[in-house]
Amino acid sequence: MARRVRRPEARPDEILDAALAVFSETGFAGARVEDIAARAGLSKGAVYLYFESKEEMLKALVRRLADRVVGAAETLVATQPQADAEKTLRMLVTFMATQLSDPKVSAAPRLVLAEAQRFPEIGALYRDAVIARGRQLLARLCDLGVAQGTFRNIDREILLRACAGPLIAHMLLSTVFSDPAKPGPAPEIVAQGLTDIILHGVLVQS
Amino acid sequence: MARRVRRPEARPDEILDAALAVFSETGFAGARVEDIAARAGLSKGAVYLYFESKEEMLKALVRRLADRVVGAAETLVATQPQADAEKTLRMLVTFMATQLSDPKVSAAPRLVLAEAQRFPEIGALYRDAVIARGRQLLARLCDLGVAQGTFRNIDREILLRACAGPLIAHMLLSTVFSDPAKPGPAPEIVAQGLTDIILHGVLVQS
Amino acid sequence: MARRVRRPEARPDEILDAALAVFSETGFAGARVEDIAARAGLSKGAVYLYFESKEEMLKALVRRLADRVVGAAETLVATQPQADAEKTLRMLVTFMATQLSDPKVSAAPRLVLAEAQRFPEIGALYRDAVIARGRQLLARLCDLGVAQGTFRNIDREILLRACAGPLIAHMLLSTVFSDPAKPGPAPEIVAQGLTDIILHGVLVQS
Amino acid sequence: MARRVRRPEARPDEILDAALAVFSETGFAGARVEDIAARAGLSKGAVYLYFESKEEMLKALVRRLADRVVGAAETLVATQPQADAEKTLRMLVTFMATQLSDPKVSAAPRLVLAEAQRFPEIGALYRDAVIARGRQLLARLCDLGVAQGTFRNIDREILLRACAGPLIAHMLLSTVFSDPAKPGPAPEIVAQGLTDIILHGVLVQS
DNA sequence: AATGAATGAGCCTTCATTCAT
DNA sequence: CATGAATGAAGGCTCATTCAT
Repeated sequence: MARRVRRPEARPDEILDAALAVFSETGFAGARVEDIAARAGLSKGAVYLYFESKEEMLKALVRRLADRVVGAAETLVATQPQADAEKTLRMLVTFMATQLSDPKVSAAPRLVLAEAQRFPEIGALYRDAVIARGRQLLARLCDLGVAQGTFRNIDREILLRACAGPLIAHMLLSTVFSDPAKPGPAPEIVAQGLTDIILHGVLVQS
Repeated sequence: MARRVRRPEARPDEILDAALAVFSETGFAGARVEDIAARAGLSKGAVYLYFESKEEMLKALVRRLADRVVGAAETLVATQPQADAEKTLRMLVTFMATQLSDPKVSAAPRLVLAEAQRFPEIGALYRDAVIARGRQLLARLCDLGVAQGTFRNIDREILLRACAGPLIAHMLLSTVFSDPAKPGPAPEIVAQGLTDIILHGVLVQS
Repeated sequence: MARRVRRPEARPDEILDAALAVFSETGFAGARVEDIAARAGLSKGAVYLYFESKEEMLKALVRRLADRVVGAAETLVATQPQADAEKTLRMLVTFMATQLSDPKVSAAPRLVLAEAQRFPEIGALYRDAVIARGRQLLARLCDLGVAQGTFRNIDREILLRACAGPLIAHMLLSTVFSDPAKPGPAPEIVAQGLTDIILHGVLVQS
Repeated sequence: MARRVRRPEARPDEILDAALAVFSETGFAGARVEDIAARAGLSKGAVYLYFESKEEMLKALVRRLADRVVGAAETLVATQPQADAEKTLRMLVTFMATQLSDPKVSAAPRLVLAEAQRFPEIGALYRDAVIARGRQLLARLCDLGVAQGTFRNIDREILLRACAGPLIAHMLLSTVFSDPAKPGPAPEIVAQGLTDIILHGVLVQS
């Protein structure tokens, strides 16, 4: 309808949306620029007016992605009214588990997981722009919990693994390793169970 | 000229070793069969005497991998003399964390992570041959712990995420997302801290 | 540098011309797409903008050929002013003998002869698009001759063999089985002699 | 049973039999030495103990073939008791039509037709060893007929085309251009009709 | 800004031929 | 004689990128 309106400013983003979709389906190497262009409603050549190369698109994609998920998590924590570390952690994990259960949201992190090996630059970018911030977020949360006397003072590297790991595992089990025959548990159930373990452990409280 | 030696029995395994190395470096799509052949000490054509195609090599690689890590873990658990669920879980996580800290060992699972999207068959294979067995292993361990009165009766899907996730996270942080400037914590420290959290949680025991 | 000229409409035909030339020289299997492209003044890759594969080019070639020779023969017969079966047959055979004496014209049918075994689709195509029409043409001519009382009512399958066969034999003897030392008889002589035999037989009229 | 007996003298012929079969199915270029070897009951390498190359096998095949069909035709004519040119020609054409209707017999000439373009040596060989003899045979027959006053004195080049052509056409129509749905006329019918035309022409005798 | 024809490098795969046994 | 593992050259096809329009 209103498609006749030119909005070249939006083009790069449209292309990146298309790229993410295509990369997710076929991987970076298997993705054809022509397919990305087609999905973005452009010709193959036009893509090169906005991006130098296919690899540059991947990097731009990762750069753009950086703000999204962690940004949302940071906002969530920051806007938490009462500063209760336990509640906040529970909320954070639940939020992330729910988000990552959505294949559309998880497409970007999955892409990073898949391509970081091959493109160290991607790995470094993600490490600095996403992982470092996640580590910070958890560190502050931990500080708070410790100050409140509810959290043990856990090594931040380990805390990061303990909190992010189950979420990654859930994401992978929900997508690439999912069995179409038996769908996995609902995100809320997972989030609940996961926070229980992270907070209380698997042992019966003695 | 020292070529033309005949040791056909060992060839497939030699080729797969070379393939794993090359795939890990460049990814499946970026790997050249010629490089794999060279690394295995063969000519390009000879590879095709043992494998139908490059993709077939990838599948064979994943099949072979299946037995290795999980097999070792299963053996570890099975040969545990006294059946103490807590100790066994601690030992299992420690073993896995140590194993996955070795880039040579983790090369194969990382490859699977990278290629499972693009080759659903790989994902399915790994799910059935590795993940399902890991789930079984944990389920039995959980049964034991529950019977002994030390474990809470946790949903197995969640237990799987809670135990495997941190290990995956550790593997990723040690390799693709590692910062050459600051090396991560030693595997034993990680294993210790991780099991503490998995067993006791991050909360101060009330 | 004079490349990059655009005349896409003519391209498929140019490529097919080049393909016919190269196929004729080296056979289908021996022909390199790169050579065809070079002869058509294109790069290897450009050929694939117009044809899916080398085999597809061969099929397109045969399809295109279909209309040419038989079409000309049909036109010749159709535009024959007075409908005299004997004269028309004589003219038809003479026309075909002359045409098939030209290596450029005979290149296509020779290609079909050479490749029909290996590509049954080619054989079927030629049978339906060329041979069937030739059979029709002769059948109508025979009908006319019979109606005029000058032709015996001959089985059309046999008539086809009796008329087309000598032309094929002539084509083969003029090309693949030709002796460079002693060139064969001129097409007009052959056409004359051939029609004499087809019309009157080798026997002295009793 | 008696297969244990070694008969290396027979090997070349066995290989050529296998080669003819494989060449007929896939053409020379499409034939794999390994397939020929397998059909001959040998290993790939063993074939090279008997033939220098694949092309050499093709040439040997054509050389061997040369004697077969024409040899039989020559014998047929030579052993004809009463020297009646008309009867002999009729018998000759009938014999050839019947022979060439058998796909096994026609496999070799069809192979020559298909490959002569690509291998001029094959064309030359066939021309000298087969076609020349056929021309001779017909020439002598024609001489006889003329001497007996029954044959017109026809140019031998044209006679060759008039006699051999319909047989070739019949062979092609029976094999590569055959329609599986409607089988062609029986060889005897064809032979009869063909000789009628060759002898008497298509015209009603005036 | 956009197009899409064209390029050309690159790689998987096949297979005739060789050779150590 | 025979084997079959190994070689290596060759070619079809793809696709990121360029460029004339």
